[in-house]
Amino acid sequence: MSNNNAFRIVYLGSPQFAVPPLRRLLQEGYDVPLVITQPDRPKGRSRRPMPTDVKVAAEELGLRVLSVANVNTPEVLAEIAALQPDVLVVTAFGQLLGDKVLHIAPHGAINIHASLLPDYRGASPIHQAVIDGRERTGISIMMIEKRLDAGDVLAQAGCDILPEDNTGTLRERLADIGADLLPQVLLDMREGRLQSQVQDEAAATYAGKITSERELLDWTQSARTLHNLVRGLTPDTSAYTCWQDGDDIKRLKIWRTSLVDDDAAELAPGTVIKADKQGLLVQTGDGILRLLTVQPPGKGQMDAAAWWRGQRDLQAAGLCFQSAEA
RNA sequence: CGCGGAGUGGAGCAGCUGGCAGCUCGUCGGGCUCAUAACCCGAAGGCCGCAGGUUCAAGUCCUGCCUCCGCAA
Repeated sequence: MSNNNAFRIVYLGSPQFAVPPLRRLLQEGYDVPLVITQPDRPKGRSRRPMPTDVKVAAEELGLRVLSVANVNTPEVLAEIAALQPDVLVVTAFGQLLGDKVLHIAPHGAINIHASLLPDYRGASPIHQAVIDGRERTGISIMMIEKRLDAGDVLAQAGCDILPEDNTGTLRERLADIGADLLPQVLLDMREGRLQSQVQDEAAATYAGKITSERELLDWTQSARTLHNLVRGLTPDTSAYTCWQDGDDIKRLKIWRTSLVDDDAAELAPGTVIKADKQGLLVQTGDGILRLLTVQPPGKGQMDAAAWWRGQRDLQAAGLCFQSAEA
């Protein structure tokens, strides 16, 4: 590694996903005079403002951190420009960069994106890949341009999505892959032999933000579809279902499920067929879904079978989860 | 001080108007079985989150504290 410390990088990122690449930059000896992240936001039950993961990590590493609500303001632009960075590295930052920011450094700005572009441009590529039941995804590093995630691709690395993966486990691996991919791109950039590839616009797909209404399980869908949705939402939020209990509606979060071979039953979708050692069997529109880990309001996560044990009134009366909010 | 729920044997729960601490599982021992996650018999295991208060008597009522969690963002 020659004079990496002569190459100056301003790093922009916010959540945990952006931490491994930042650490890698420092390990490689790059000069990171400034880290920019989202402002502390009210978080958790106390509603106390909490710093982003990147802010915590950067401060630990002794880096200068700037928390801003908008990078495109003249003040922040001036701040960045004064450092004369060679390039901006952006990872899950959470703000769109305007033209001025994009051209502030001679090498522009590059982004680590968690999909094999042009697949899954947008806000939630990891979630969407799992929800769609994909078996493979990856990391792309590309130039940032005005259009979202549409810049020329500089490097890619694939990654299998395992059956037991959820968004959390997959994201951890992808973050490391992103960190591994970054040094070579920067090296090529410095030595002027960067290869870039234009994205195939016709093949582009998009992964929008996950909205809370998508978290409600629709039992008329197939067991496989529901299973993938549960995996895709965990652990950031979780899928949930409801049932009518007298006058009020009870909620139940669903954290972990598995597919069942047997699909003989022909009950109404959402019906709890029975409980076994491993969990609760629920009829879906196509096939049976086994609930493994659930969480009632005010309680912690627990085995579905354990939860069911405590619901003696429901056991007696039978239970059918609702597919829609009443 | 955003709203709200909860802390009871290893797990999940019940315990209403205060009066011997229960249920479904699990665990251990024994039995039945070719066999079993099935069935039968038996056993162990609880300072009922912590500290005060009211009472002849508190898991249960009152006060304070600690811890965990749901909603919301």
